[in-house]
Amino acid sequence: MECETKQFRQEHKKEMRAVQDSMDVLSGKWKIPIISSICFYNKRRFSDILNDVDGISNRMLSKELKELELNKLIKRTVLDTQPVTVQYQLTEHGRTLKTIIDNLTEWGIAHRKKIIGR
Amino acid sequence: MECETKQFRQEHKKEMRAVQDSMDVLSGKWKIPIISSICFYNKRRFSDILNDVDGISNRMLSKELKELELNKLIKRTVLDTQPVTVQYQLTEHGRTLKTIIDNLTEWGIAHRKKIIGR
DNA sequence: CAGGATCCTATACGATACTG
DNA sequence: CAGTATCGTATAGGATCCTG
Repeated sequence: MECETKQFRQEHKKEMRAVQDSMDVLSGKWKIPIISSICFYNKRRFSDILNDVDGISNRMLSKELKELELNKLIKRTVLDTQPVTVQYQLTEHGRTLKTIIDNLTEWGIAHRKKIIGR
Repeated sequence: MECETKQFRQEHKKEMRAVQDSMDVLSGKWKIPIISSICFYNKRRFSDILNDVDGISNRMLSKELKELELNKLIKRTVLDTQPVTVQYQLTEHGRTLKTIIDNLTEWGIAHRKKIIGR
C-alpha cells in the first residue's frame, strides 16, 4: 500500500505536528470561550469577559489572556480612564480562527445529537 | 448595539456550548493523533497505533480508544488470530471529523509561521 | 497481542485575599 | 478596574509490571 512508504509517513508526521500546534493554542477549558466572547463583541473589557465566560476566575482569565496575547491572537489596550480599564480585541491572525470555531460549533451540535440525542 | 440583546446572548451561549462539546471530545494530548493514525491507514491495530503515535503509552492508548469508542468515533473489531489482534477503524461519524482536522492542520501551519517563523 | 493494575508526578484549575 | 500572590485540589498523563 502506497501510504506505507516513508514519504507518506513523513507527510503524516508533519500533519500531526500541525494539528497539535493548533490544539496547544486552543485546548484547555477557557481559551475558546474567551476568544469567542471577544470575537462576538468585537471589543471587550476584562470585567466584561469575566462576566461572559461562565465560571472563570480572574486568575485564570488573566493567565489565559496573557497566553493568547503571546500567541498574537489578541491585542491588549489600556484605556485612559479612571480607574484604568483594559480592552481586548482579536488581531487579524486571531480572526483567522473563525472558520475553525464555526466548524467546531457545527460539529459539536451534530455530535451532541449523535451521542445524547438532543 | 444589537448584539447586546438577550436573544443574541442566548445564541452565543449555545454556540459556546457546542464548541466546548467538540473540544471535550478532541482535546488532550492524544485523541487527534490517534484519530489521525486510524484515518490515515483506514484500518489499524492496537500495536500499530502504539507505534504511529509518538510517545504514547499502552495505558493511555487503551484509555483513549475506549473514550473514542464511547463517543462513537471508532469501531473496535477483535480479529480471530492467534494471539488475538484488535482492529480499529473510524465510524461514519468519526469520518466527519476530517474537515476539522484539515482546518486545524492548515491553521497550525500558518500559526507556526506566524509565531516561530518557520 | 491487547490491555489492566498500581503507583507516581506535573500541571490545570479553583478559592480567596490583596494592591496600584 | 485589572490584575497578582498564595494556597489547595483534581485530573491528565507517565513508568512499570502483570495476565489471558
